[in-house]
This record gives sequence, structure tokens and C-alpha cells, in this order.
Amino acid sequence: MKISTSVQGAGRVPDFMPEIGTFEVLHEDPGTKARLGRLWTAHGPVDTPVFMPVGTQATVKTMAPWELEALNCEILLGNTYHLNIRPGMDVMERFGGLHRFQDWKRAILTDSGGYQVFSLTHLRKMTPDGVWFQSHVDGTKMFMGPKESMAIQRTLGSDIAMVFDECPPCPCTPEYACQAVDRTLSWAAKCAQQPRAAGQLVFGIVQGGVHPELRERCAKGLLALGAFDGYAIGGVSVGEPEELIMPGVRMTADLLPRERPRYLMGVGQFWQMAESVALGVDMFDCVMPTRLARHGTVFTRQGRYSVRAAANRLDERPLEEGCTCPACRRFSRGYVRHLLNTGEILGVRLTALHNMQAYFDFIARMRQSLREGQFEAFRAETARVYGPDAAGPGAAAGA
RNA sequence: GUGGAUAUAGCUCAACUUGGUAGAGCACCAGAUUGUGGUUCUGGCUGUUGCGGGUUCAAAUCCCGUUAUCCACC
Repeated sequence: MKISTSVQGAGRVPDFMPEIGTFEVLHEDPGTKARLGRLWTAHGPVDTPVFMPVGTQATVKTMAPWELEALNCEILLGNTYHLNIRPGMDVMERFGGLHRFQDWKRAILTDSGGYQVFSLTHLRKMTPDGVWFQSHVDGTKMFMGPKESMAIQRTLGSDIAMVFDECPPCPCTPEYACQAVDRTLSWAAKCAQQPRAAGQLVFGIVQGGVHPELRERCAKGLLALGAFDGYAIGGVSVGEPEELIMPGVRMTADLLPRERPRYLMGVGQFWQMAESVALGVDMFDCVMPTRLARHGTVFTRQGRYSVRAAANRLDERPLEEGCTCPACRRFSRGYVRHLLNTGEILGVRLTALHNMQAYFDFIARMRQSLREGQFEAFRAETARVYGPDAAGPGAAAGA
């Protein structure tokens, strides 16, 4: 399928572009499985490795589209479950889809609602065909299965739809993890057969928890369907011990085809992304920059710290010295701390703007290190500053 | 001037009647947060109980004095 559209401004669709769904591997790191790539969507190219900000309810919390464009953000997340409840699909049809509704001209990936099976576990009931949710807003019951999820994502008009999966918590019994893989595979097959929006890509999701044999069975089952434009590693960071996360990512990534983008869902922290890229992962999303911003935690090149700490009361330095984000260009830590402590809206906006720039800056530096053959040094530095054994932000002289 | 009330953690207040290790909420400090329920969770610090004296084995608590603040009356 070729779409030839001329778009001005923030849109990223050139006059001529490769077939939608094309994933170009532009450069491979000689020492690891890391690569630089480009995924072509109906709303333009997405360069990888990529970080995708989470915009659950048709907005990245506190941030305007132009602020994300200024960071060269090429793709956002939206959420099927949340958008189906509010504003609802009648609104989405009236506005002609999510892009136009929120005025975002670049790519959007929609999560299928599968994660809410995990995160809203007290509000849902599983059946073999799908999940009954009790709305977290008004308690009304709604059913979501593979068919429903894909229909919603079609209405949303996302560039990448995710299959509806079951994401079991950890710990859970091996039998339950096995059953979740069965359901995920059966649902993935159904999702693959549903009608899509024009140019919409669909990604499969590998579940299997901490069990290598289940992960392998799930990955092979998805590949056998031969229907997906990319593959995601799901069910990560759902309660398992931290030391089990990266080995699971490694073994799952190895099962996925080199010529398709690999997406590690929900992760995460800088060091986890750097390690995952080394294992061949291309795409990430995480609520961390925006959620932690709301709690007053700021990311810097020296680690992270809490602006709310009393130690920053009289501090006239910016959130991060040398940073060019809108918050750091004008405001002091002492002022941002005051805004956060008084509950002023500008406070969380400033920390979110800063954190998001820190995330895109991190990805930009990682790409540059790959281009220049310096990825190993970049990984080592990332692990030193942010890794699980890092000294911590306090050690970074308040920066 | 007279009468009454109050005084306990940074703040708002418990505990006093009936003497027995002085607590809570908020605030503060630290940590958590991974396909978002911005309101969450987990820890931690904080006291010459206004001051001085007395009674008692033991006083925030009972007694006397004193200071400050508030209220009412003159």
C-alpha cells in the first residue's frame, strides 16, 4: 500500500515514501545486536531506537503537541480502554479519529487495553473470549475482546494497533501463565483477521512471564500466524524481581525476527533501554518521565533527584545545569519547588517538559553513539549513572 | 482594675476528670512508582508539656506562684 500525501508543517509524510510498514535497518552495531532503523507509518517515519511518550487519554499529560514536536517526537501512545470510556467512539467518529481529535499529525500507537487486564485487575473478569471490565469512571460494564479492541483501534485510526493480550501478574502459577499464553495466541489470531484502518499496522505481543518455554511457545505461535508488522515483548515489570527482567528481554528478543521492529512495552528506565537496545529492541514507552514529574522527580545526565527536597529551597540553579528545555532556560529549582509544593499547575508542567526533553536527549545520544561506533561506552556510562548499582542522584552533588 | 479561659511537635489539636513510657492529622525528610486511576503507597524525624516552686515512689495531669495571649465586665 502506498500513500502519497503532501503535508505541511508538523506532519512527517513526504511526497514519496516507502510502503507503509517498511522497516529499514540502517545501521547495525558490530559489538551488540543494537541497530538504527526507520519504520514507515501512515503518518510518516519513526526513527529507532525510539521512545514513545504515553498519552493515554489523547494527551501526554501537561504537554501540548507543539512541545512534543519541538523534541522531534515522532510517535505517541494512546489507550484503547481509556479512550473507549472517555470520550467514547461516537465522539471519535465525529472527529474523524484520534489524530484529528488531539491535533497530532505524526504517528500514534494504541495500546489494546491488554495492560488494563493487569493494572485494573480488581475491576475485571476474565472469560475465554475476552474481559468484562467495570468502568473505573462510572462502574458501567463493558466487554472487550480481540474483536472489540481492534474495532476501537480502527475507529481511533492509530498507525500501529496492538493485539489484545492477557498480561498476567507476577507471581502467578505456571498453569495460569500457560493459560494466558493460550489466550494471547488465540486472541492474536482473531485480531489479525479484523478489519483495520487505512494503513494501520498491527503488532503481536509475546507473553509468557518468567518462563522461557512459554515465551518461546508464544513467540513461535505469533510468527506462525505470519500477520504482524512488528513484535512486542509484553508482561515485563509486572511484579517480577528486577534481576529477572533483562534475561527475559534477552531471550524473548532473540526469538523475534531481525527484519521487524521489536517493542519492549512499558519500559522504562534509561539503563534498561540501553541494555535492551543492545539486545536488539527498537521501541519503548514508559509513563516514567511524566508520572515522576508529577511527583517532583527530575531526570538529569547525572541521575535523578527530587526537586521538592528542602535542600532546593534557596537554589537558584536551573533543574539541570546546561539544559536547554523551557523550564531550565528561565526558572530556578527554588521556584519550581515552590510551584510543586503549592500545587500550582505550572510546576508539574515544567518538570514534565524537562523530563521529556531528558528522555529525548537520552535517545538522541544513544543514536549518536551507535552512528559513531561508541555504543559500548554509552552503555557503560548509562549503567554507571542510572544502573541498579548506581551511587544515586544524591551523589551527583545535587545535580 | 475585676472575673474567666487558654498555654502540649513547625501548625491544628488529643491525653488532664480518675497521676504511671506524651499521641494523631497536616507539614517536613527519605524511598517507591515501568503498555498512567495527577488525589497513591512505605518508612522516618520532631517535644526541658509557657516558666518557677510544692505534694508524691512517680506530675502534661494535683496544689501555689508567675508570665503571655484571648474573652467578658468596669
